[in-house]
Amino acid sequence: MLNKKFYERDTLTVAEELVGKYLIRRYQGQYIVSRITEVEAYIGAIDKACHAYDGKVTPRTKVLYEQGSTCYVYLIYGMYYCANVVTEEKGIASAVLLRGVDIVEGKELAANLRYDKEWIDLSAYQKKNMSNGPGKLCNALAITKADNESSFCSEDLFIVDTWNEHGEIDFEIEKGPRIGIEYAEEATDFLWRFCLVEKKASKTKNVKKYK
DNA sequence: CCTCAGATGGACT
DNA sequence: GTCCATCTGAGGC
Repeated sequence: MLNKKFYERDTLTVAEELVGKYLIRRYQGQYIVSRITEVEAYIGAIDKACHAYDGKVTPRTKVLYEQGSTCYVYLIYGMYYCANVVTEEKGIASAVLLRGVDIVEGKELAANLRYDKEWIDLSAYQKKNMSNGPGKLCNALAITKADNESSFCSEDLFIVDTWNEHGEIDFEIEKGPRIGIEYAEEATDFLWRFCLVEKKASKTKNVKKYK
């Protein structure tokens, strides 16, 4: 699993490198394996969108100052949780928000957690929208406030480089502005959102044009 | 495909 | 009292 050293680095580097890695959750003895597809970086020192901007310390934000690999979970809009991996060394407020994953293994359990239904019964729409959002992935992986201040280097929640069942996957990383932070003035335009984009197989292969 | 209203509660001023 | 690092279902096209 990725260790503390991985997370105790520059936040933008950690954010970008997390894309394509595998987030693993153990829940009641079963595993849910997911591939990270979308993240955003938040850096307190220079980022008005960060909950701990400019050294702000409150009961909620104090976890952002913890050592890299610490888990920061908060409630948003009164209904959903958002999960972050704290980065940099203790004392520096910064984190990476997990915005999207693809469930690779443990789909039955994830479907139950998210929809209270069997995977087999889900519509295509529900399968597609299983965990492609920060609130959605927390539901699908059973991440709650109880995980706040825990660690991403634990047996119940951790991230690995590769997953055996998956071969090498060709992808690119797309950078863009972060979502839902219109209030953050100049930070609104920072390109701190990183998305996994599958590389398309060569299109020309089977496409022939006849005159 | 799209847009939009409404749900809902904790953190902070 | 105000503001959210969101999601869903309904209705339009």
